Amino acid sequence: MINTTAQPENALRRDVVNLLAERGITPTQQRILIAQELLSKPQHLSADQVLHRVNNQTNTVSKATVYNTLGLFSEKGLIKEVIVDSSKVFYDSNTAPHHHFYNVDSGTLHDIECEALKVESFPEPPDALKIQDINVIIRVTQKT
Amino acid sequence: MINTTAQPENALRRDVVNLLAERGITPTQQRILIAQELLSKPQHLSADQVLHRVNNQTNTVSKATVYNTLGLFSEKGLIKEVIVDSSKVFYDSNTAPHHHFYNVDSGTLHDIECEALKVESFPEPPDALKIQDINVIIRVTQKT
DNA sequence: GTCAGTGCAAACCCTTTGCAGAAAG
DNA sequence: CTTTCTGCAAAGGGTTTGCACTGAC
Repeated sequence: MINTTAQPENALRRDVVNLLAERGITPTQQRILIAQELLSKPQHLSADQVLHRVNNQTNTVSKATVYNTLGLFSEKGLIKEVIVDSSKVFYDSNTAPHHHFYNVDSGTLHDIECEALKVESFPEPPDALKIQDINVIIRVTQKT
Repeated sequence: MINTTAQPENALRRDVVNLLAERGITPTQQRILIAQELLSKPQHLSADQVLHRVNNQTNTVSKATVYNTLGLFSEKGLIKEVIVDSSKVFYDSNTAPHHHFYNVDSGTLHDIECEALKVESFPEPPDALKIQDINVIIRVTQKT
């Protein structure tokens, strides 16, 4: 994620370009637009939301490019896929280990900081497998 | 889930019919077949797997009916949806609270008993929402 | 006989892919 | 200039839907 505190637009763009370069990602116009939109603050967006936000500005980015770019960013560790809903993937600009509240009514995610929730102990993975990721999702609803 | 320990085929069927009736589900032939397949032991099956297993026997159940039935069972609390993969839903015959190892290479799930893993503490849900479910998924891969 | 459940095929939605044209270095 | 990226439109895979037929009670 990028520090955007009181930074002018062009500084943000420069930061994004550097960030992409650091990860070996060619900073094309479309990728820069998507990165600016998604990485400017902690948030959880679906591919479709990214598509619409990016295309609200003048420039236009195709659906395929949004999907390709999100896949690339996530592969390069710039963002994280969050799987909580069977019908779509969310992309999280916060790549630090943390967990989520998922509001099943509104379809929105809220971070739970890593320190706020501790997974106390867990068994060894079967068959000598390696742990890739530990993920806690607390599904919440409107109180009835 | 059903206790199937050394029970003859027809006893299993009777149990399934009772189980469905208890939850107010009309025990049709297709639903009984699906319930027998899925509830006979702790397991995690996708809709497609259920479809194929059920249709390996003589009787035939359509894809739509499998989806409708799994949705109904899950709504009635007979099974639980497990969302770990963005491309399909798994249905779990174990409805007791528990967690999962998800092998991302093979696409298979393994239960983690509730007592084996403790979520120590967590913050209050935002906006006075009610907790529906706490879900821990540990993604594992082949050791490189 | 009535109402709920089923089968089929088509629709749907999100995501991926193939390929020709455009942009990056 | 060469290679990589983009856009478009079409394909893909899982899931849902509409509607006539069948089965449950």
